Amino acid sequence: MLETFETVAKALADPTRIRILKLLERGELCVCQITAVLGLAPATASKHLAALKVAGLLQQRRDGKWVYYRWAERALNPYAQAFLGLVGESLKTDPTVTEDARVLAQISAVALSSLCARGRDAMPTTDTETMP
Amino acid sequence: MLETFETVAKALADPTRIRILKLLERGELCVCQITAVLGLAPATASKHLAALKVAGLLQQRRDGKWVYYRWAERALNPYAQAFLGLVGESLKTDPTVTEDARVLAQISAVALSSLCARGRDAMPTTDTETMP
DNA sequence: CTATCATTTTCCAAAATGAGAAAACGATAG
DNA sequence: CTATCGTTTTCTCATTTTGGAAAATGATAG
Repeated sequence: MLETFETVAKALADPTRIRILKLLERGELCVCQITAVLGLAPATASKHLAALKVAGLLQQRRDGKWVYYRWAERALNPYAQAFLGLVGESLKTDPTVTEDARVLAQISAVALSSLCARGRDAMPTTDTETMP
Repeated sequence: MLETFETVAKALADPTRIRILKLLERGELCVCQITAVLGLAPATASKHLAALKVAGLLQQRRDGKWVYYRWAERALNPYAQAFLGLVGESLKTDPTVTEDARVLAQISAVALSSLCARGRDAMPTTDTETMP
């Protein structure tokens, strides 16, 4: 129990992981989006996500080549939900967090097909594939 | 803000500090009592207590030679109260935490005058000073 | 099956953290 | 003032954590 509690607290004890949690507050994102927003090496992002998952704060979903992470719904870890609630209520006006949200909005809108390809629902636009 | 949040999370991200918080749940204790219950070197306990204080989770009170710590009442850190609430609701049946409470009860009752001398109200017993 | 792409794992160096001995500090008692 | 006692600060060492390059893995496209 103590160890379980400690694992969640440790998962929160890092600015990058806190930013990831806030980034995922509104819904799931794929790893490459998170990597792009935070400006991290893929390996780094992946490890932070793994830590959050092990702590029971996030869950994973695979869709083809892409892996999506989102807040854990039913916690394997009994403390995770409480901590997530706390994260949700905190840092609403934090400069870094709001800036991350802004960058995410840009990335989600503009670079959908060039970043991770296929955006959330592969909007069937006229240009199917741009290839010079 | 992010940094402030991180400081509190980091303070919780250590089993010894979690045990200290649970130990102080029912009221203040002096450093030597905490040291005795946890079996730590004084320097180690002192540093953990300092970390919890800096994070806004604990406050300090000096009484003569002794220093007492207790849960922070009005938080300098806006996140501290929420985290303390979470700690209060957690680990109620954790083996380590309950064992710590048991040891504390023993120490508080038996070794009052030999541990930190003068227990909570210096019960005016007949033996004022034992000196061979 | 092979090539390719997103993600994860492995490996390594740099930085942060935790523990205790010894010295420094603060306060009381004589 | 001096001695003593509880606590805090150095200082040092071992361990853990973090971040990224490179290699390994998983999955799709051809």
